[in-house]
Amino acid sequence: MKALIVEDDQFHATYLQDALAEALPEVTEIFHAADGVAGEEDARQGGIEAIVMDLQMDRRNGIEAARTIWAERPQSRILFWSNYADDAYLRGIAQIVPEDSAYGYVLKTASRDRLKLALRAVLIEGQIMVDREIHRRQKSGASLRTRLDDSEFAVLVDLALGLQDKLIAERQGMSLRTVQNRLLSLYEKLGVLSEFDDRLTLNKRVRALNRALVTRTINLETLEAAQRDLEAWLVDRS
Amino acid sequence: MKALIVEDDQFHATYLQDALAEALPEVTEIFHAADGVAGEEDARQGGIEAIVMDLQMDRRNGIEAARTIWAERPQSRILFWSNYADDAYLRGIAQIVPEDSAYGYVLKTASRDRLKLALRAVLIEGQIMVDREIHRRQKSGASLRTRLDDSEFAVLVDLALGLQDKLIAERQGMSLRTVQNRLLSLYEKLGVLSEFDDRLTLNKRVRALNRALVTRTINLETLEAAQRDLEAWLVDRS
DNA sequence: AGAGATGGTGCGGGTTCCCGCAACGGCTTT
DNA sequence: AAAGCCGTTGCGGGAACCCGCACCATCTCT
Repeated sequence: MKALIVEDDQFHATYLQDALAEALPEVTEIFHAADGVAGEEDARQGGIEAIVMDLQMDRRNGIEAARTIWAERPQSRILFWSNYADDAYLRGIAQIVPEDSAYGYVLKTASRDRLKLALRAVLIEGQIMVDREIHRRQKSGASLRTRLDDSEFAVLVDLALGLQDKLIAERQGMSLRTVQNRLLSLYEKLGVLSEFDDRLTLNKRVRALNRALVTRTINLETLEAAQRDLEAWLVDRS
Repeated sequence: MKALIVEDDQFHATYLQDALAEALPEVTEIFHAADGVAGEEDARQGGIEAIVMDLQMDRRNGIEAARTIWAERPQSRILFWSNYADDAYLRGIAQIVPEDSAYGYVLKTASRDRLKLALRAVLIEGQIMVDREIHRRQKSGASLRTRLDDSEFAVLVDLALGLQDKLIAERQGMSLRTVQNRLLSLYEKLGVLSEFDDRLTLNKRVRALNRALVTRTINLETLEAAQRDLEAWLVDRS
């Protein structure tokens, strides 16, 4: 069995390689790619089904690399391994994971044992495994009421790109007023007003983006990916 | 001589510790703190003047920790060691470094030799040393025309917080119209229009924040720090 | 079947934003 | 000293935004 590690930090890569060798004796060969592009290449060439993928990388981030890999071979098993428990990553992954594919999400701060467990569960057993730390953040009490649903999130992303209401309406297939209703609830859920409110009024759009970033609802990768989406959409529309 | 390492990633910390021991035989004792708060504490207690500081940390980031450390003992020598060459970090550091203090900025991707060189130059010789990679980004041709000056940057940060023109004017001691002029040049320099322009019009404020993030002119730490500044300012104003 | 809840839509108006135009002071250049 | 350049400021108006109010369709509960 062949495994692939996609990780741009040398220290983390060697640590991971060790853990992988320990946990999975059935692995005969370990490849290593230092960025997303190289990772896609290796996965394509090597006929690899077991992958451990870092999320933050320079040339192409883990989510995008995973998307193309899964597009080519949906049966690939991918364990994501990241420093952050950003909600943005969870959403990104949820959007691209194919039906019935095995994947997992482990934090780099997890213990070696937990990492090894996840490696076995996902890469060998084909299970789905998400670090409890992350799952907790996603569903926990307070955020249940304030968690964005999918259409709100889509509007948020468009807002973050700087699109105006009319454009968002067109992209999302909503009326102008509906977009504005979504924005209303976004402002509500992101806490755009609650902090200051009485003391000062602010620009809600910018504040919404600010809050979404600070609360890790979206991140830089989200923005960059959305930008590319937008450009493709613009070409289509013409 | 005592040295302090402030770094939350265990692998990087041990690597750094080794390099430090090799490069600086005059160091008799190496302390290690895993976040900014602990780092401040250690620096205060230990009477330490030589510090290597990571920038991205959970509890308190490197720039804020450095600010309080320098506030207490301006003669401290601090080498910043970071994954990123964000302009935002450079600005943050430039704002807090005391007159005549020694500091340096090295990327984690730098070779071990370059790291050791920087350790000696900054911590022992008291020089100022900035990784060429970073310096290049800061001054290089294209960005020279588009680099923000200090007042533009200040307005950008206020914009990013979601403040309205009037508030920014008050905070910056400008007239409303002047703030708007700054915004004009911000839009220009950040390339708010240049990309699409003809094809679609966008919300310039949000787009400005988006561009500033994508170009690494500001980052999450900037936003969080600015938020605290704003809160303090609001209390003062009353 | 009727009542209520939920979510989408149109209308209208108050506010903020964006920015062209013009005037004014301080600076350098000749 | 005159001319010219640059940053700051006020004015005004068109566009976008925010959002209360009202209406309608669908869905659910009794």
